[in-house]
Amino acid sequence: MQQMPYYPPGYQAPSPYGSSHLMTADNGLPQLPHPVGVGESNTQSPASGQPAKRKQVKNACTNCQKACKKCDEARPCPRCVKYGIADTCVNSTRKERKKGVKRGPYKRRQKGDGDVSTPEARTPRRKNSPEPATNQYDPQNMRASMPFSYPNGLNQYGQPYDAYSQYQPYMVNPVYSGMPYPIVSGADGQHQGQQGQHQPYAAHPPLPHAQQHSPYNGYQGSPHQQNRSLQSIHSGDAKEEQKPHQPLTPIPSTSNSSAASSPHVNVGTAGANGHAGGENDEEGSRLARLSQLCRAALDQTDTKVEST
DNA sequence: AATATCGGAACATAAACTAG
DNA sequence: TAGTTTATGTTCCGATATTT
Repeated sequence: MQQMPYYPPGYQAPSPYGSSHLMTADNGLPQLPHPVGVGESNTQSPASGQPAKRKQVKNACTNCQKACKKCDEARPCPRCVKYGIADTCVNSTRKERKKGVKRGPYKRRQKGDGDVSTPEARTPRRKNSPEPATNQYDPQNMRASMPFSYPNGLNQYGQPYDAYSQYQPYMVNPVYSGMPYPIVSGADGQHQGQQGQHQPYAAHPPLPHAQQHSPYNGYQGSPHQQNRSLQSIHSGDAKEEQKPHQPLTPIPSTSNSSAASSPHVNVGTAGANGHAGGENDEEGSRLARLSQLCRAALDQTDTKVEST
Protein backbone atom coordinates (compact mmCIF):
# COMPACT_ATOMS: atom_id res chain seq x y z
CA MET A 1 0.00 0.00 0.00
CA GLN A 2 3.00 2.10 -0.27
CA GLN A 3 2.03 5.18 -2.02
CA MET A 4 4.54 7.38 -3.63
CA PRO A 5 5.31 9.85 -0.97
CA TYR A 6 4.76 13.42 -1.80
CA TYR A 7 7.79 15.55 -1.49
CA PRO A 8 7.38 19.23 -1.34
CA PRO A 9 9.53 21.40 -3.47
CA GLY A 10 13.00 21.37 -2.16
CA TYR A 11 12.62 18.22 -0.24
CA GLN A 12 15.33 15.81 -0.98
CA ALA A 13 13.79 12.46 -1.25
CA PRO A 14 16.34 10.09 0.08
CA SER A 15 17.15 7.60 -2.54
CA PRO A 16 17.99 4.46 -0.62
CA TYR A 17 14.40 3.96 0.21
CA GLY A 18 14.72 0.43 1.25
CA SER A 19 17.98 0.72 2.99
CA SER A 20 18.19 -1.60 5.91
CA HIS A 21 18.19 0.97 8.61
CA LEU A 22 15.88 3.26 6.86
CA MET A 23 12.53 3.09 8.38
CA THR A 24 9.63 4.54 6.62
CA ALA A 25 7.85 6.91 8.81
CA ASP A 26 4.15 6.89 8.70
CA ASN A 27 4.23 10.15 6.94
CA GLY A 28 5.60 8.28 4.05
CA LEU A 29 8.91 9.89 4.40
CA PRO A 30 11.90 7.79 5.10
CA GLN A 31 13.25 8.21 8.53
CA LEU A 32 16.90 8.50 8.23
CA PRO A 33 18.86 8.05 11.31
CA HIS A 34 18.98 11.31 13.02
CA PRO A 35 20.40 13.78 12.25
CA VAL A 36 20.80 13.02 8.64
CA GLY A 37 17.14 12.45 8.30
CA VAL A 38 16.12 15.98 8.69
CA GLY A 39 16.15 16.38 5.00
CA GLU A 40 16.19 19.84 3.65
CA SER A 41 15.94 21.27 7.02
CA ASN A 42 19.38 20.18 7.82
CA THR A 43 21.01 23.31 8.96
CA GLN A 44 24.35 21.90 9.62
CA SER A 45 26.56 19.76 7.61
CA PRO A 46 27.00 16.38 9.16
CA ALA A 47 30.57 16.69 8.11
CA SER A 48 31.02 19.46 10.58
CA GLY A 49 30.93 16.91 13.30
CA GLN A 50 28.18 18.81 14.94
CA PRO A 51 25.00 16.88 15.03
CA ALA A 52 22.47 18.76 13.03
CA LYS A 53 19.57 19.97 14.99
CA ARG A 54 16.24 18.55 14.40
CA LYS A 55 14.27 20.98 12.41
CA GLN A 56 10.63 21.41 13.05
CA VAL A 57 8.01 22.86 10.89
CA LYS A 58 6.50 25.99 12.17
CA ASN A 59 3.05 24.66 12.05
CA ALA A 60 2.11 21.04 11.82
CA CYS A 61 -1.21 20.13 10.39
CA THR A 62 -3.89 19.05 12.78
CA ASN A 63 -3.63 15.44 11.73
CA CYS A 64 0.08 15.18 12.28
CA GLN A 65 -0.25 17.08 15.45
CA LYS A 66 -2.74 14.62 16.78
CA ALA A 67 -0.61 11.72 15.76
CA CYS A 68 2.59 13.30 17.00
CA LYS A 69 4.09 12.69 13.64
CA LYS A 70 6.32 14.61 11.41
CA CYS A 71 4.57 17.11 9.28
CA ASP A 72 5.60 19.30 6.47
CA GLU A 73 5.16 22.85 5.37
CA ALA A 74 3.31 21.68 2.35
CA ARG A 75 -0.45 21.40 2.42
CA PRO A 76 -1.62 18.80 2.23
CA CYS A 77 1.31 17.32 3.98
CA PRO A 78 2.81 14.04 2.82
CA ARG A 79 1.38 12.16 5.71
CA CYS A 80 -2.13 13.32 5.07
CA VAL A 81 -1.73 12.54 1.43
CA LYS A 82 -0.57 9.10 2.26
CA TYR A 83 -3.52 8.45 4.47
CA GLY A 84 -5.97 10.01 2.13
CA ILE A 85 -6.96 12.70 4.52
CA ALA A 86 -5.56 15.53 2.55
CA ASP A 87 -8.82 17.36 2.75
CA THR A 88 -8.47 17.69 6.47
CA CYS A 89 -4.88 18.75 6.34
CA VAL A 90 -4.97 22.20 7.75
CA ASN A 91 -2.62 24.16 9.88
CA SER A 92 -3.14 23.84 13.52
CA THR A 93 -3.62 27.03 15.39
CA ARG A 94 -1.06 28.08 17.85
CA LYS A 95 -1.93 29.23 21.22
CA GLU A 96 -0.86 32.67 22.13
CA ARG A 97 1.86 32.91 24.65
CA LYS A 98 1.09 33.97 28.14
CA LYS A 99 2.01 37.47 28.96
CA GLY A 100 2.93 39.05 32.18
CA VAL A 101 4.75 36.07 33.56
CA LYS A 102 7.17 37.54 36.03
CA ARG A 103 10.65 36.21 36.43
CA GLY A 104 13.40 36.42 38.88
CA PRO A 105 16.63 38.23 38.23
CA TYR A 106 18.62 36.71 35.47
CA LYS A 107 21.91 35.19 36.06
CA ARG A 108 24.38 36.63 33.69
CA ARG A 109 27.08 34.52 32.25
CA GLN A 110 30.62 35.62 32.14
CA LYS A 111 32.01 36.20 28.73
CA GLY A 112 34.71 33.65 29.20
CA ASP A 113 32.30 31.09 30.40
CA GLY A 114 31.89 29.21 27.21
CA ASP A 115 30.21 30.44 24.14
CA VAL A 116 27.23 32.30 25.29
CA SER A 117 26.16 33.32 21.90
CA THR A 118 24.99 29.93 20.82
CA PRO A 119 21.83 28.45 22.10
CA GLU A 120 23.63 25.19 22.60
CA ALA A 121 26.00 26.80 25.00
CA ARG A 122 23.20 28.11 27.05
CA THR A 123 22.29 24.72 28.35
CA PRO A 124 18.63 25.21 28.24
CA ARG A 125 16.92 23.84 31.22
CA ARG A 126 14.12 21.58 30.36
CA LYS A 127 10.86 21.32 32.07
CA ASN A 128 11.66 18.01 33.60
CA SER A 129 15.25 18.48 34.28
CA PRO A 130 16.25 19.17 37.81
CA GLU A 131 17.13 22.65 38.72
CA PRO A 132 20.77 23.48 38.66
CA ALA A 133 22.49 23.27 41.98
CA THR A 134 23.01 26.95 42.17
CA ASN A 135 19.63 27.59 40.97
CA GLN A 136 18.20 30.83 41.98
CA TYR A 137 14.98 29.95 40.34
CA ASP A 138 13.99 27.22 42.59
CA PRO A 139 10.31 27.88 42.71
CA GLN A 140 10.18 27.57 46.41
CA ASN A 141 13.22 29.61 47.22
CA MET A 142 12.52 31.98 44.54
CA ARG A 143 9.18 32.78 45.94
CA ALA A 144 10.68 33.64 49.22
CA SER A 145 13.44 35.74 47.86
CA MET A 146 11.62 37.29 45.08
CA PRO A 147 11.55 41.02 45.16
CA PHE A 148 8.12 40.83 43.74
CA SER A 149 5.26 38.54 44.09
CA TYR A 150 2.03 37.84 42.45
CA PRO A 151 -0.79 39.74 43.91
CA ASN A 152 -2.57 38.54 46.99
CA GLY A 153 -0.85 35.23 47.14
CA LEU A 154 -1.88 34.32 43.68
CA ASN A 155 0.40 32.52 41.41
CA GLN A 156 1.24 33.63 37.96
CA TYR A 157 -1.93 32.14 36.72
CA GLY A 158 -3.96 34.15 39.07
CA GLN A 159 -4.79 31.23 41.25
CA PRO A 160 -4.28 30.94 44.94
CA TYR A 161 -0.80 30.01 45.82
CA ASP A 162 0.21 28.34 48.99
CA ALA A 163 3.09 26.37 50.26
CA TYR A 164 1.19 23.15 50.14
CA SER A 165 0.10 23.18 46.60
CA GLN A 166 2.72 25.32 45.09
CA TYR A 167 3.69 24.54 41.61
CA GLN A 168 0.47 22.84 41.05
CA PRO A 169 -1.22 25.97 40.08
CA TYR A 170 -4.22 24.35 38.61
CA MET A 171 -4.83 21.76 41.17
CA VAL A 172 -7.90 22.41 43.11
CA ASN A 173 -9.03 19.13 44.40
CA PRO A 174 -6.60 17.81 46.96
CA VAL A 175 -8.16 14.39 46.89
CA TYR A 176 -8.53 13.96 43.23
CA SER A 177 -5.42 15.82 42.49
CA GLY A 178 -5.01 14.01 39.26
CA MET A 179 -8.39 14.94 38.10
CA PRO A 180 -8.23 18.11 36.29
CA TYR A 181 -11.67 18.72 35.65
CA PRO A 182 -13.17 21.13 37.95
CA ILE A 183 -10.59 23.57 37.02
CA VAL A 184 -10.49 23.27 33.40
CA SER A 185 -10.75 26.89 32.91
CA GLY A 186 -7.54 28.34 34.06
CA ALA A 187 -7.15 31.89 35.03
CA ASP A 188 -6.41 32.86 31.54
CA GLY A 189 -9.20 30.76 30.21
CA GLN A 190 -7.01 29.78 27.37
CA HIS A 191 -6.68 26.10 27.66
CA GLN A 192 -9.88 25.10 26.19
CA GLY A 193 -8.41 23.21 23.38
CA GLN A 194 -6.24 24.93 20.98
CA GLN A 195 -8.34 24.46 18.01
CA GLY A 196 -11.63 26.02 17.53
CA GLN A 197 -12.99 23.10 15.69
CA HIS A 198 -12.13 20.86 18.55
CA GLN A 199 -14.34 22.25 21.16
CA PRO A 200 -15.39 18.91 22.50
CA TYR A 201 -12.07 18.77 24.12
CA ALA A 202 -12.77 21.55 26.37
CA ALA A 203 -15.01 19.34 28.36
CA HIS A 204 -12.92 16.28 28.01
CA PRO A 205 -10.48 15.50 30.74
CA PRO A 206 -6.83 15.26 29.95
CA LEU A 207 -5.37 11.84 30.09
CA PRO A 208 -4.24 10.75 33.47
CA HIS A 209 -0.83 9.59 32.52
CA ALA A 210 0.01 12.87 31.03
CA GLN A 211 -0.86 14.32 34.33
CA GLN A 212 1.16 11.94 36.31
CA HIS A 213 4.33 12.64 34.58
CA SER A 214 3.93 16.21 34.00
CA PRO A 215 5.90 18.65 36.03
CA TYR A 216 2.80 20.67 35.69
CA ASN A 217 0.89 18.08 37.52
CA GLY A 218 -2.59 19.25 37.51
CA TYR A 219 -1.93 21.97 35.09
CA GLN A 220 -4.56 21.50 32.52
CA GLY A 221 -3.10 24.18 30.46
CA SER A 222 -0.22 22.08 29.36
CA PRO A 223 -0.54 22.03 25.66
CA HIS A 224 0.78 18.60 25.42
CA GLN A 225 -1.82 17.29 27.69
CA GLN A 226 -4.42 19.10 25.79
CA ASN A 227 -3.04 17.63 22.75
CA ARG A 228 -3.25 14.20 24.18
CA SER A 229 -6.81 14.47 25.09
CA LEU A 230 -7.36 16.02 21.80
CA GLN A 231 -5.73 13.12 20.14
CA SER A 232 -7.74 10.52 21.80
CA ILE A 233 -10.96 12.12 20.93
CA HIS A 234 -10.25 13.24 17.48
CA SER A 235 -8.04 10.50 16.38
CA GLY A 236 -10.95 9.58 14.27
CA ASP A 237 -11.30 6.03 15.42
CA ALA A 238 -13.99 5.17 17.79
CA LYS A 239 -11.93 2.40 19.20
CA GLU A 240 -9.70 4.93 20.78
CA GLU A 241 -12.58 6.51 22.51
CA GLN A 242 -13.84 3.27 23.84
CA LYS A 243 -10.52 1.94 24.80
CA PRO A 244 -9.55 2.76 28.32
CA HIS A 245 -6.46 4.80 28.40
CA GLN A 246 -3.44 2.81 29.10
CA PRO A 247 -1.64 3.17 32.33
CA LEU A 248 1.44 5.24 32.23
CA THR A 249 3.66 2.29 32.69
CA PRO A 250 2.31 -0.86 31.29
CA ILE A 251 1.19 -3.06 34.07
CA PRO A 252 1.56 -6.72 33.54
CA SER A 253 -1.87 -8.09 33.37
CA THR A 254 -1.76 -10.35 36.31
CA SER A 255 -4.79 -11.44 38.14
CA ASN A 256 -3.94 -9.36 41.14
CA SER A 257 -3.30 -6.18 39.35
CA SER A 258 -6.30 -4.64 40.90
CA ALA A 259 -6.24 -1.42 42.72
CA ALA A 260 -6.24 -3.27 45.97
CA SER A 261 -2.95 -4.82 45.13
CA SER A 262 -1.31 -1.50 45.29
CA PRO A 263 -1.39 0.11 48.64
CA HIS A 264 -0.09 3.24 47.10
CA VAL A 265 -2.85 3.51 44.70
CA ASN A 266 -3.46 7.08 44.02
CA VAL A 267 -7.09 7.74 44.17
CA GLY A 268 -6.81 10.66 41.93
CA THR A 269 -4.81 8.85 39.41
CA ALA A 270 -6.89 5.78 39.61
CA GLY A 271 -9.95 7.81 39.32
CA ALA A 272 -8.67 9.36 36.22
CA ASN A 273 -7.44 6.12 34.89
CA GLY A 274 -9.24 4.93 31.91
CA HIS A 275 -11.99 7.38 32.05
CA ALA A 276 -9.97 10.37 32.87
CA GLY A 277 -12.01 10.97 35.91
CA GLY A 278 -15.11 12.97 36.22
CA GLU A 279 -16.91 10.54 34.09
CA ASN A 280 -19.09 9.56 36.94
CA ASP A 281 -19.27 9.94 40.61
CA GLU A 282 -19.84 6.29 41.01
CA GLU A 283 -16.40 5.55 39.82
CA GLY A 284 -15.02 8.04 42.22
CA SER A 285 -16.82 6.67 45.20
CA ARG A 286 -15.82 3.16 44.27
CA LEU A 287 -12.26 4.21 44.20
CA ALA A 288 -12.62 6.02 47.42
CA ARG A 289 -13.93 2.85 48.97
CA LEU A 290 -11.10 0.92 47.50
CA SER A 291 -8.57 3.21 48.98
CA GLN A 292 -10.31 2.93 52.30
CA LEU A 293 -10.03 -0.79 52.10
CA CYS A 294 -6.42 -0.56 51.21
CA ARG A 295 -5.76 1.68 54.10
CA ALA A 296 -7.55 -0.63 56.43
CA ALA A 297 -5.59 -3.56 55.13
CA LEU A 298 -2.40 -1.65 55.59
CA ASP A 299 -3.31 -0.73 59.07
CA GLN A 300 -3.96 -4.32 59.88
CA THR A 301 -0.65 -5.30 58.43
CA ASP A 302 1.08 -2.65 60.40
CA THR A 303 -0.45 -3.70 63.66
CA LYS A 304 0.48 -7.28 62.94
CA VAL A 305 4.03 -6.32 62.29
CA GLU A 306 4.15 -4.31 65.44
CA SER A 307 2.77 -7.11 67.53
CA THR A 308 5.35 -9.57 66.28
C1' DA B 1 4.36 -6.47 9.35
C1' DA B 2 1.90 -2.50 9.51
C1' DT B 3 -0.15 0.83 12.06
C1' DA B 4 -1.45 3.39 16.20
C1' DT B 5 -0.36 5.39 20.56
C1' DC B 6 2.00 8.40 23.46
C1' DG B 7 6.01 9.91 26.78
C1' DG B 8 9.12 13.10 26.67
C1' DA B 9 13.30 15.23 24.42
C1' DA B 10 14.26 18.63 21.16
C1' DC B 11 13.09 22.65 19.12
C1' DA B 12 11.27 27.45 18.44
C1' DT B 13 10.38 31.77 20.02
C1' DA B 14 7.80 35.37 22.66
C1' DA B 15 8.42 37.97 26.43
C1' DA B 16 10.86 39.40 30.59
C1' DC B 17 14.96 41.15 31.94
C1' DT B 18 19.47 43.69 31.86
C1' DA B 19 23.57 46.25 30.48
C1' DG B 20 25.24 49.98 28.22
C1' DT C 1 17.19 49.65 23.13
C1' DA C 2 19.69 45.77 21.65
C1' DG C 3 21.11 41.68 23.40
C1' DT C 4 20.42 37.98 26.76
C1' DT C 5 17.86 34.76 29.38
C1' DT C 6 14.02 32.18 30.53
C1' DA C 7 9.42 30.20 30.17
C1' DT C 8 6.13 28.42 27.41
C1' DG C 9 4.19 26.18 23.60
C1' DT C 10 4.93 22.90 19.57
C1' DT C 11 6.96 19.28 16.98
C1' DC C 12 8.01 14.72 16.35
C1' DC C 13 11.42 10.74 17.73
C1' DG C 14 11.36 6.40 19.21
C1' DA C 15 9.63 2.79 22.19
C1' DT C 16 5.76 0.14 22.80
C1' DA C 17 1.13 -1.61 21.99
C1' DT C 18 -2.35 -3.00 18.97
C1' DT C 19 -4.30 -4.48 14.75
C1' DT C 20 -4.32 -6.75 10.35
